Amino acid sequence: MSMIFVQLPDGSKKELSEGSSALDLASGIGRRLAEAAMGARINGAVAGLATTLNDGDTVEILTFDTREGQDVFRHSAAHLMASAIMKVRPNTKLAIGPSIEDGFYYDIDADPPLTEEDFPAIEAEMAALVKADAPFVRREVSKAEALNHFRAQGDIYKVELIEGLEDGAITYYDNGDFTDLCRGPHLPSTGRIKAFKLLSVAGAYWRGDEKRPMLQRIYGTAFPNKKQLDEYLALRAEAEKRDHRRLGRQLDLFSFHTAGPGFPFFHPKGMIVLNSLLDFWHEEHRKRGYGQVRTPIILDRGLWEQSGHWDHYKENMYFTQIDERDYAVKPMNCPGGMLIYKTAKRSYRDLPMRMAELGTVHRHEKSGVLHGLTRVRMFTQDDAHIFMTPEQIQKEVIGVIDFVDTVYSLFGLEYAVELSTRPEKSIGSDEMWETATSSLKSALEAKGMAFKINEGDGAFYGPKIDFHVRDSLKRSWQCATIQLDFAMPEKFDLEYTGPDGNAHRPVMIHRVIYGAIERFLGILIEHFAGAFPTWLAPVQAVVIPVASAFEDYAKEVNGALFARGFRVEVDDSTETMKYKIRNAQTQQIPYMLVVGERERENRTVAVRHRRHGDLGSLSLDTFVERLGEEVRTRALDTALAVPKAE
RNA sequence: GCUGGCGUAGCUCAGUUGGUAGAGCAACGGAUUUGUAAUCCGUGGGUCGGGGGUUCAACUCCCUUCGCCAGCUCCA
Repeated sequence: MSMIFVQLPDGSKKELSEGSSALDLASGIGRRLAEAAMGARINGAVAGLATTLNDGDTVEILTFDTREGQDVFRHSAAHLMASAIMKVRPNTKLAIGPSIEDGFYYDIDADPPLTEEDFPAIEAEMAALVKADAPFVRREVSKAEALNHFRAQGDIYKVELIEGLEDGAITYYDNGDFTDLCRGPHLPSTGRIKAFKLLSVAGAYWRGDEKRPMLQRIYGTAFPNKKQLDEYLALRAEAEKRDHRRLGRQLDLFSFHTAGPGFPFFHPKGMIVLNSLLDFWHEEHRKRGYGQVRTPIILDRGLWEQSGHWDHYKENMYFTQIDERDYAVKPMNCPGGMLIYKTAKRSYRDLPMRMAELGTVHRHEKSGVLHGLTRVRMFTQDDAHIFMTPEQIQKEVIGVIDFVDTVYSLFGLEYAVELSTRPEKSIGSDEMWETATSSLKSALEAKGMAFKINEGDGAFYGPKIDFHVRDSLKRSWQCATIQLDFAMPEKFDLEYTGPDGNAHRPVMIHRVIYGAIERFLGILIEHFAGAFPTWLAPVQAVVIPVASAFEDYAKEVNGALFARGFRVEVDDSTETMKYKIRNAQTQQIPYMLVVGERERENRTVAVRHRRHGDLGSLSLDTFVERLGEEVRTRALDTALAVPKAE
């Protein structure tokens, strides 16, 4: 008597009747069962089965609603694509083809290289394979057999992969006449991949190693039905529209010029946003007991040798020579902070000593990595160095974590946390690293914060906690970082006098909250799709007279708002009111104040909000008061009453 | 830096097999004086990223260089 269980997505198990082959389960029973158990139709595929099952096995039914289910689905789609590529280009060598968030890719070595022009042919072949509905069949092979097979095909990549595998643990998945080395699991058959699209092709190093050959990576995505695929594609198109590089031009915030690749130029409107961010930053630092310092951009070579940057960071630094003396342009602010610390004899009573610095740094990034404001060669870090006793570490780290959370919450930004440990190129002893790493870890645990460990990704002088925020195209960017450093105080021989009257070595934290203000601005532009909260908006309100006869009153309204410190403009161009409104909308100006006969009579303004539309008339005084409230509280939405949508 | 792609007016883009460039928006001028997302008419604007080559002739082909885009490697 066979006993096979199906584990449903809700965690419960259901026994299946005898005689169901795994394939049957997968292709038919699985979905039906799952639907019955959940009391609803599953909008998607059932995935993830092995082809041979033993008594007592549990079969997990994955739906497309789960990440695991999507992985199986997309991974099967990757096989489907590889199969189609082999039909279109029989002499292609295959490397690996995993699923990724929202899709999949396959790394291939095609000669001549595939281009997007080949996509239609490949997609047509894929469609034919979907129609054929060939099952994915798992089978185990010996290492020798696998090696022979792929050597015969001349696929050096698969051969290398197999060489790294243990004999006895090698499985193939057959699908029609296509066979691929794979751990699985897969969909029962190709017929389920109803909707797919190849998206792009780009280069990728074999095994992620820049010293190895570059392969072609074909990106694609797949969904259980066309509707979901179309929705996804529409979302992508929408995301592209909020690309900060595009909005930066449209909103006249910043520009780039060939005269300085990677060096951003901020326009007046961009500076308003930036300065508003910094006003907030200053307030918060004052509250949290930080002092502020400023240190030079270029400093003597000897200092960089002492700090270790000369040995560990030289390839990213700019240099200059003045009066036959070597200088480096600072890529980080810490050495300057060290020198300030050393200007006096410090006591334990002075600690923790928190010194913030809006430090402009230059880093010679490789040309291919530049990306709008999010990856530049000159940027300003909202840096701070906290000097403290070892006993103060936890409290200070927690303080910074809270700080980051407060700031990000204000913008409604979600973030992911990572703990990065000791890299290969590093300074300091094993114990230092051990203590520093566990201090950061325990602070995160004390905060009950979920985090991922990123082995070997720390700074050369210490481990760090990184906060990652995503851009509109789901690319993740590191913003805030908290780095614990025992090494730099050692190198600079920092000391403080303890209660015992003896000299002790302080520990330091390097931290940024926004990260780089340029990058943070880039992310905010995308996060808000250009519609900054009023406190950040370059223009907070525009007064629009319905006709030139009302320009006087419009100017009066403008003057009243200006006097209260608001950023306001009058649109007195000879265009129509509709045109001016449209203009203000495209510029994402929060408030449009329409004034005509009625408003002039009653000393009111007709308020239109960029998102909520017409909010009706308000007395000028009331509007000023509410706007003030909205700006003062740095609110995300309007402080005015918004009629409820039906 | 690597692989691939792309550089045409301020912006978004057309430009057929090589025969010295067009549109919409923007700008400017004029008319219009308008009640919640584009009023109408007109004008100016480009050594087609730079340099070199092939050709009677190059925006179109080739080389080179710079920049941009996607991804990889690297990073705030």
